[in-house]
Amino acid sequence: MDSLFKALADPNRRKIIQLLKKKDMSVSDLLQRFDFTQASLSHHLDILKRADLVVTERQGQFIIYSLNTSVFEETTAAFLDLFGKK
Amino acid sequence: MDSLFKALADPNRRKIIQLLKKKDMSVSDLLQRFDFTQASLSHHLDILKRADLVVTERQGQFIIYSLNTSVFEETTAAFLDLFGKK
DNA sequence: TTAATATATAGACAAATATCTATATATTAT
DNA sequence: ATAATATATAGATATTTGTCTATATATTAA
Repeated sequence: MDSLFKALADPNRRKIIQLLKKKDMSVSDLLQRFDFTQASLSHHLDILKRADLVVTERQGQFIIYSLNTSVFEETTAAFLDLFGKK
Repeated sequence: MDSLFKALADPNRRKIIQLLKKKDMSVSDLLQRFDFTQASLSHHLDILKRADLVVTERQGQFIIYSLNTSVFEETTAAFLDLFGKK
């Protein structure tokens, strides 16, 4: 749970989530939307992955990142636990 | 928006939110539930306040912290923007 | 097999963060 | 007015974090 909230704490990682919401993307696709280096992007993706927010699938030379939809309920639950009624 | 997610990134601050969900509490009330110093608690409360997650009201010598319910819709909106449909 | 491309990892470093002790300020009690 | 209590602020420090450069690994192309 801690890794989830920490993952969301960085604006660049939230932007990655927003982008992946629109469509699955490779690292190099994502990289074009950011100003930092490929190594930094890789680091952010690693944090999102450890938080179980994204999953990866290799397609040839590319690695495609997509949102882990199954964790969305969990995340929503964590959020509602914090902010929900009662 | 950034201050909101950063505020939620720390487990102690999330615990403060959980406690305030049950009832409004003074700083010294809250302090009993934590291991760190009063200065550290004050710092966490300041971050929650800057994120507009809590509000304060003086009652004599005490300062009572409570959740800023009006920001809950905003927070939920931010969250759904990140995780919601479409 | 060698070169090129895609991604990850290692190590360094500066900035941000969480914590502490000490002190200041505000309120209440004597 | 003085002492006691509640909370905030200042300054120091260690840890964490975001970024970088350089390099390693994996895949495809020639």
